[in-house]
Amino acid sequence: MINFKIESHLQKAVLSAYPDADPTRILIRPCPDPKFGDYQCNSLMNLAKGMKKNPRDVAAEVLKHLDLGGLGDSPEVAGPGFLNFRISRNALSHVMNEAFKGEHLFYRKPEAVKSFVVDFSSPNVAKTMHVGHIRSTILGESISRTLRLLGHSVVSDNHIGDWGTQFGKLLYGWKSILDREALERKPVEEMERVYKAVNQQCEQDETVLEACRNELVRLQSGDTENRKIWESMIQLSRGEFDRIYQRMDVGFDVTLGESFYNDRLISLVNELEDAGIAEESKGARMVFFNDHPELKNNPAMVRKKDGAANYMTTDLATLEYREKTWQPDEVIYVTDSRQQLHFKQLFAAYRRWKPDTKVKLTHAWFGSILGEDGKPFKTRTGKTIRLSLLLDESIERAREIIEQKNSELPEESKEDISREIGLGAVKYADLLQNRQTDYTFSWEKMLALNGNTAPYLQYAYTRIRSIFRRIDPEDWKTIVAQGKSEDLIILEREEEFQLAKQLIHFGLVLEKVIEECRPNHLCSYLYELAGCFARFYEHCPVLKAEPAEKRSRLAICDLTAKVLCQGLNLLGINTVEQM
RNA sequence: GCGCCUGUAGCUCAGCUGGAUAGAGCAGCGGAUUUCUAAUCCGCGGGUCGGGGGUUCGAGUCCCUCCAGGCGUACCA
Repeated sequence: MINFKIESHLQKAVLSAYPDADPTRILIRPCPDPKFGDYQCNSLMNLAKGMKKNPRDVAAEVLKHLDLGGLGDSPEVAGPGFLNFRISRNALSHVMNEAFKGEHLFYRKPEAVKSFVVDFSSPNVAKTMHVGHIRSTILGESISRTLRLLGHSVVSDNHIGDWGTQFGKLLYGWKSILDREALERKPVEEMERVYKAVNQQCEQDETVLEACRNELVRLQSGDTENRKIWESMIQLSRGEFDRIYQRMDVGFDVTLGESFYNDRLISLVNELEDAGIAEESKGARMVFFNDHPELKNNPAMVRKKDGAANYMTTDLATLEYREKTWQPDEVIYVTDSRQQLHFKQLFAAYRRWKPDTKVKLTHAWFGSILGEDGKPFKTRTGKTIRLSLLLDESIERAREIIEQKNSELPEESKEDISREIGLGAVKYADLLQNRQTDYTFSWEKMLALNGNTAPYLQYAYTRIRSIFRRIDPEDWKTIVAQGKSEDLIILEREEEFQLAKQLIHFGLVLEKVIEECRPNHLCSYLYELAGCFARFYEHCPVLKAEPAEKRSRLAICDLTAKVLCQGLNLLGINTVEQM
């Protein structure tokens, strides 16, 4: 909060000193070492370089025009031209008091509210969800939640794989080797078994492959029986997806699968051809990007030589539909890194097709999931870890620790707590990593319950709640009411000061998360916040403090709990009262 | 062949427009509990940021080159 204000004062000062300067390039950031101050500005050195002036002179000139309005003393010029700001404790406690009055929770609403479509998770019908779906699902959910909190509007869309050549094999298997009882019990597992079995048959027997193709053609041409089977495959799969989403607390505004766009595909290809965007090549219809250095050798196919459309066509139709229906400012796709080329092609083709579009297209890609041997998971033949079993295992491990640490809790609480701890651990382990690095899957890491993990953050929260259980709720009500009109928070100890400084950075971090679609920044922030709180907790007794100090510390605890809870919520992680 | 990505402590990873002495967790070792939950806190050791060159006040970060690995590269999605 204070940083935003300082930044804006500084930008004003730069503009009055140098009217031609670009103020958006004048930024401040927290100092890496507190001995320099609280915030630093490095931008004046770049500004000076552009003007071929001495950076320290430029800094001095800017300082002449700078008015911080009581946020801190005039900054020092250090080294080659850093500006070091030291904020006043008054300014800091003022922001804390504002927050305690309920005016904000250390973040600001954006100047312009935008609308987004976020495309994530996208599992395939007739396949179980496995660890490979974690990243897209959790990242997408977290990005959506963060956008919404900042006031943007979001349509989350689960673009499920409910159409394609795999249905030929599935239909063939459904009719020949389906085990009805197994289907009843575990529908998706049974469909997956059927698919694998048919796949094997196809490898050995050409006639089976041919029969599968026939089933596919019949489905595509609207055959009633195949259509009905296909529909039940979707229904059964979606039932199972929904159970997992419910468990993981993930939700979608719409679930429009690939098949939803079938009716648009043929006309779309014709349109592209008429516009001279797509052309015939080797029997297929292609979009060439001759003036595009990177895509020059990578044309996009919008129609196969057999006349069928493919996923490029569907994605174009999908994007068109999204723009027409929701008029988003930005569409964010959360998929794995291997689809980078596909999305570059898609975006380039779409822009050629719709030259007037203003929509921003973002591919928020993430690294592959690797096995413990460092090799990627194989979707067809290799073993995968089912998502539902991973969640079970994590909850089970959390349960064991609860039995060990806090066995006197009532049974029902134990169940709730182990669920939230277990799920939180899995989610956090994933979100903590920069999405762009490959993911080395390990049980140990995924399910770790100490160190930089969700349980650590949840634990910090329960310590705060434990303090509040020990005070009279009526007293607390009085303090809250008093806090509306009076400034109750006084920052005296170094630990209080550090904790407050961390709290006010919440908004800075949320904006960074949005800008880069990277919730790992939020994870790091919350871990540091919990660390600051732990130090505060060790050194600043709350309940035994003098009345004024006690009120202040209770208020600090309350704000910390709120930020922890809100931050964890953005990661899709719930807090618990005890653990 | 071309393109994209990765290479940072024993292991797993952070490192924000290029910024000040490269940071966490785990593992190891040593401390702290008559105290609001020790699922905690404090301390110690541990690095040629893959190699080399360049740009500049300043490079883990940008450019070039080499090495190693991964992924993609027209009829799977």
